[in-house]
Amino acid sequence: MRVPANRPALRVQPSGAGEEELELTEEGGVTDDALPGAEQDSPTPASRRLHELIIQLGRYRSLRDPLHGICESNQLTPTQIHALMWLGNDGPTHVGVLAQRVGITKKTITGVVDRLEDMKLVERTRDAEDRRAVVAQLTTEGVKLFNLISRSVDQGLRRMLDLLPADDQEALFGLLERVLKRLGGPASEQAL
Amino acid sequence: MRVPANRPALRVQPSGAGEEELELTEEGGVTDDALPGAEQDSPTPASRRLHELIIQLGRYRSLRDPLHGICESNQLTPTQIHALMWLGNDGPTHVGVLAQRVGITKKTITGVVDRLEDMKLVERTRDAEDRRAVVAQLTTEGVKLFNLISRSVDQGLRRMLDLLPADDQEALFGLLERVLKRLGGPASEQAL
DNA sequence: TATTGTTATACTCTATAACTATA
DNA sequence: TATAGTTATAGAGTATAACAATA
Repeated sequence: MRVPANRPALRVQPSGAGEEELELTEEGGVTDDALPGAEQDSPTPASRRLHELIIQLGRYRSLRDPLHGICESNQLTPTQIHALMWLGNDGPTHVGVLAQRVGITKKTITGVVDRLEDMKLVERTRDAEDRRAVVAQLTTEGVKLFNLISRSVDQGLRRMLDLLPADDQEALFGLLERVLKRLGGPASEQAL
Repeated sequence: MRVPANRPALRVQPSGAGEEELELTEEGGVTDDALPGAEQDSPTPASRRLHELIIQLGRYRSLRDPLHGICESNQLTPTQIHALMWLGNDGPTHVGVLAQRVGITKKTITGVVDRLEDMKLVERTRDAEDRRAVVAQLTTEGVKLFNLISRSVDQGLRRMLDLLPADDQEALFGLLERVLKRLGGPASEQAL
């Protein structure tokens, strides 16, 4: 599937205004042999449609690059930016919690915070209440950088929003707010 | 800003049903000293609103973890999954193009493809028309794995869609389609 | 000369396992 | 004993710079 064998994808341009099909996983009966348990349910029309849209959007680097540019222009890795963002948004945070926010293990966060500390962007202190725990927080310089990054992110979002008419923007906000409400609601036992 | 100094963020639970403010970058006049050029424009109400919503959503790992789980259950790194997805969707691809899709440099893609080739998931061949170029494509085993991953992604999307009523789903699709149309349209010179 | 990939080097990210300190 | 972080180790990702082959 999707391996025409004689038509290598050579251009980087989103395949937009040219050929328009995009089969994705259909006719994908190939691996329908006894899967190991948990994934025998197949895609719904809606999930497949969203999947296709996301792939299409992924072809436009202009939608993903902003973050990349922020990393480069500040000489920081994505993980470091990620950690700084959470520290800026949440204030002083246990490093273990920070690890979960960033999506890495406790062992890994140690090295990340080490390097941010070397750069004088973050400070470590002991939590007085639980002396096992270490609290990380932004330094003054770290806060400055956080504000700079925040503004860059905001500009990237602005460029995206500019692609939508005002009523679509409102629709998007309402939609995201309803998702948030659902997540915070009854089903929140499964969330983290 | 956002560094209360006496209220470390200790819990990982989304701050949802508790305190609800979330100032973000406001009062952030701190770094308003002569920025180096390109970023003196400040956030619009809409971009700030989207920014806040995204941060809120980011607190729910249940929305981000699916990918993580896919990586672990297949013993692959995020970059490797990413490369496999594009190869599955686009078919045989110049490794340079693949690098751009994944968002890494040509030097880096070499190592990534090396490891995928070691795992027998990808094959390299020379492009007959341009003998400088190397074409990467999935092996039979690679295609199988691609289908498996695709299905996992689909399930993650399905769980997200389940948080939205049907009319919101339709609204989302329409909205994304309009973004795509805009990107493919007149403004596409800036896109990639 | 310009372009496509690769090689070599160095640093960061990441997970696993073993360890220390505190609860 | 259980929990919060760190240390040590090893493999993968990443960029930079130098290089090879082709156009």
